[in-house]
Amino acid sequence: MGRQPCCDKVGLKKGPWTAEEDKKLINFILTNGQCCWRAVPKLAGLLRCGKSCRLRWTNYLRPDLKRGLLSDFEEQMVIDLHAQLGNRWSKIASHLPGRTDNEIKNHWNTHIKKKLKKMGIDPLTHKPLIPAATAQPQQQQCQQKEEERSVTSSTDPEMEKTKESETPLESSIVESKEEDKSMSSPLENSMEIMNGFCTDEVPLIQPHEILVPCDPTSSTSSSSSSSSSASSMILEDLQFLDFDWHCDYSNDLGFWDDAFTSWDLFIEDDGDRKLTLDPPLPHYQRLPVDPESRYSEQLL
DNA sequence: AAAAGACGCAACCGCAAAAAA
DNA sequence: CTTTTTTGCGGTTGCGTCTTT
Repeated sequence: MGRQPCCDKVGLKKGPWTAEEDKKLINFILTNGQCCWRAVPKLAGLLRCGKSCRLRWTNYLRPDLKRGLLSDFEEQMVIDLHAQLGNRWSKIASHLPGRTDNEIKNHWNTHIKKKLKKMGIDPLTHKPLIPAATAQPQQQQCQQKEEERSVTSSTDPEMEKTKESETPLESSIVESKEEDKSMSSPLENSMEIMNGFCTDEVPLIQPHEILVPCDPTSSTSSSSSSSSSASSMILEDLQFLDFDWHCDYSNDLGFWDDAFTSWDLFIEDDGDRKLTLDPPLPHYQRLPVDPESRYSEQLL
């Protein structure tokens, strides 16, 4: 017996979200918090399945999201974490405040992969690419398959498993399940990657030892570039002033505890418990957050 | 200036794990 | 313990935008 669909798909809307839908979803969650996603569309008056609502919220509407390109620091962290965790995008994302697994996955596939290849690093193993002339036939095949895969985007799950188990990352991936407390510094690792060493050869250092200069403007500088997307345009119209602010929100909305620390970066409380946004939500531009400190916090 | 191709990103799909009954 | 439901994840797709020819 097969699994039942997450919802009755008949009559449900698909595709890009409209401003109206976004509004309804935000309004609902701000009022009621994140409850059973299956029930959300019904209660919020949306013709979407719960899954779609959850995705929309977590990947786009969540207030604590950073928008815009990943900063160099974040990118380096992604590379590092990927070396340790593999394609565990959600795990990787959990170390990057305000970033979603989807965003990181996209960034990996569109930017970082190419970048690493250009640098002569295999994005899969994080080891130097073997020059074609000296490579063993089998290795050549592997490499070729990987290239084909990146072009066609088709994946054989079995092959993927086999391939993954061949990588030197396996041990570190297993270890990562124990949790990331013992994880070595991303910066340290990235330096090693640059030098052509695998990350599991890297000596561990403590999170508090991380000292990286970061440019606070870099993470937000290009956020306007995404404004051309339909979704961003949609959000231009959002009137957050419509949302009445409940005085006891902190008790009602459990999720709010986490989110609020970020919301307060771009939401002003003008005393009337109304939300004001500066700048308005569309591009989610936030005051710069020091990624370094938050990263360290998370590791601790 | 127009067409073709490449690129980037939001959203979808299916599977698996976790939780609930 | 088994079955059902819900949630989360990773891979993939579709389409709008940008770049190149």
